Amino acid sequence: MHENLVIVESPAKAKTIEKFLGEGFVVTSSMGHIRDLEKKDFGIDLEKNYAPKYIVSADKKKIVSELKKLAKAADTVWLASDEDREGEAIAWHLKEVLKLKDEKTKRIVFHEITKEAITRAVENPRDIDVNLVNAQQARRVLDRIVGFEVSPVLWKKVKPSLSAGRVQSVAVRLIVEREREIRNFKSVSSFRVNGYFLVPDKNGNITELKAELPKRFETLDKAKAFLEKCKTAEFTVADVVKKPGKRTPAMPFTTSTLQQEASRKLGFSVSQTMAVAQRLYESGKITYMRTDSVNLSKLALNTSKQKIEDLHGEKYVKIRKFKTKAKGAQEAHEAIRPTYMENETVDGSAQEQRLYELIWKRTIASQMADAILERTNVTINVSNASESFQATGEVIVFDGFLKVYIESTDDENGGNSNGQTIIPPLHVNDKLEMSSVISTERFSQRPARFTEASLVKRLEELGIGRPSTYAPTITTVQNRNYVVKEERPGVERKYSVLSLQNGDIKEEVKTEITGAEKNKLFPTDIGIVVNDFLLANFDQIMDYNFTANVEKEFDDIAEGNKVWNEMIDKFYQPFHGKVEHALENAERSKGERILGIDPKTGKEVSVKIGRFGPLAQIGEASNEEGAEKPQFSSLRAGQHIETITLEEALELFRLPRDLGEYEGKKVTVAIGRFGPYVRHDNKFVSLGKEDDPYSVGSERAIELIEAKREKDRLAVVKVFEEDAELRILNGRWGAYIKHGKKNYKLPKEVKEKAKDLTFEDCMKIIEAAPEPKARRGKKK
DNA sequence: CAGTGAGCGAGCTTCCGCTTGACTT
Repeated sequence: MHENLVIVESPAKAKTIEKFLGEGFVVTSSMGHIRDLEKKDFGIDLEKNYAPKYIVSADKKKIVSELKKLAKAADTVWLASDEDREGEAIAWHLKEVLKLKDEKTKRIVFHEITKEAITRAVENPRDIDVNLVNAQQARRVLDRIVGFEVSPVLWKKVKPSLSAGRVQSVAVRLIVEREREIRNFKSVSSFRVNGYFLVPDKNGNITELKAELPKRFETLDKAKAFLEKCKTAEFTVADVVKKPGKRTPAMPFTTSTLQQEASRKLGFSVSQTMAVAQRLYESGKITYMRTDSVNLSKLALNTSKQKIEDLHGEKYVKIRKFKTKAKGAQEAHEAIRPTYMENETVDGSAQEQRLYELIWKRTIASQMADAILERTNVTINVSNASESFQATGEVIVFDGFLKVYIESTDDENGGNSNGQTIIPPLHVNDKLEMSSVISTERFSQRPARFTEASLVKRLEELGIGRPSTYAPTITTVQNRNYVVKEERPGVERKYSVLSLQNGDIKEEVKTEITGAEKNKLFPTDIGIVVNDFLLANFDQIMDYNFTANVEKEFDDIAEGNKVWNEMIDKFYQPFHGKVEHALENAERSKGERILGIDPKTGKEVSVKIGRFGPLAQIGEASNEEGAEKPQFSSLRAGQHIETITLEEALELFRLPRDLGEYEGKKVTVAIGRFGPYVRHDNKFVSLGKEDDPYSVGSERAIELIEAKREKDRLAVVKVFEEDAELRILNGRWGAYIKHGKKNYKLPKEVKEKAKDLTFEDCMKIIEAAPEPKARRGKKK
């Protein structure tokens, strides 16, 4: 018996709110949406003005029936889902599915979970905003139309099981285009010049002052000419300018900024960050982690102020209100912050502690004073040259928020140095003693590849995707194999260094590694082919502004200035025409590239996507009787359709190499998934590190075959007369059973005594073995 | 694990946004 039932979206929230509301209120959760468009069909009735066909999803049946029971027993049902488009729709679906009567239903909203905010919400109920619900329906229907009409085009024209969508396809486009920018980037080198001068500091000790020439020389000769001048030059301080500066703390965390900082500072993947944050949220340590709001509750501001005063004193406090810049932010929640600002640390796993600490510091810092700096610029003239050196120093006069938190950047040169550079006391007209002048060749930087987190950042800037979908989107494009997160080695690059010291100019050539990547996103061949196909046929949905444009229309619907199915119709008519057009006219897209002519056969060499991935091919398939079939070879790891050269492709066809016969059976060498191997009598032997598959001889091959045989012989622990397929072998982790092609683990107790196992024992173990794990993604 | 690349056809794949578990290793 309860008078009031409150339904929120998340169970953790329900628990907290129940405490605030007290007697007479039961608080429960819907676990997000309870209904969605029918999935096995299109789910939209095109004949009936795009009427959505909603069904309660299988995993929500139980929740819905429980909610029905609770709603029946209550006098008033309070629909307290989030205050945004999706939340409004959840409230509406609940009202429909639970068949709630108007007079017993109230809609309330709050964006902070504090007693005050909730009491105020209960005192100010309203009705469901039908316009906002319709805006959500338009969003939902549009996404279904795009996804379920374009994906099947890909199945027909590119490869089965592929997918396209308003969000994921644009995410892939960003990666593909960045990769092409990088590929087309021409690095230009120039010569940077640093001068080092000996100067007494304020205690009279000699220190080295580093200064840089703002101008860079285009060539080695020009740099050398400048150094020549420096040999005899006099160096004079021409100007000393001191300027005050300040730094301001970053805004509190949203989902996207949390993902970026956790990636840079803790090395977390985007989904890892969300999983850890979820645990902190569920245990009541932080506020909700899927948010685009930078707002902090009054309570949070007050407790932060108290904490800063306790730790660092009053002058470190500066209460600030932040405004969201992100496009299309819906601000249904607070920023991500600790629930209790007084807790600097929490219990939990190491990851939870580190993420919590990051959140705590960022939140506290956002309410702290600016850092006050003093920047010093010194200009040093060169008597016989028009160029002058600049030395810059930065001293922190008051640290302010820097005491607790420094935001990191994506800058690859690892900027973000907070080290102070102190300039010794200098005066205009001071003569400086030069200790050295060094000119280093530097190269212009290509654009940076995306990390998971920097891709999220870009998507957010474009207003594409929502806090709840950033991590799943990043996972989807990788699961579809459009994008891979990889490590790739860099290449060596030579650069020149000129140094003037003790009146001598030395010239050196040094090498550095450049372009090495770790945990960066690369497009795959299939990702590139799909992207180009979609751009050619569906430019509208691939437009970076498509989401922003439709969002404007959704806003119009939400304000009651547009009718949702009319908006959808305007989109659908031309869009569906493009789908039909593509189905009829677009050629099958295999990303084929012709590399040139094979000098041996005179036939064309090409690369394309085949049934099993990218391949190289010599000659063309022909329907003519008795025509020669083309030769095929899979591309190797690290080779790509867009970048492979004719020479590299031809190299692939040098394998498998025939090495003649051994014991009446053919010996061949090839490269497989696990590297180069020798094949003989259907057995495979890996080549050693020192062996080259292109030149290895038959003698060495036979040696390897024999060595493998010997090893296999030693590995056999026991064979059985009853079944030739059954053997006990010794593997990397000790004895195990091999039956046909399957392997079975031995229980620990018998591992040592595997020799004593009988045929019956083995069969028992095989029968008792658990079924191999089901493949992911298939349900029941 | 170590290949495959014909062609046909049945039956399947697919979106974005709200939410948590229920599963292994």
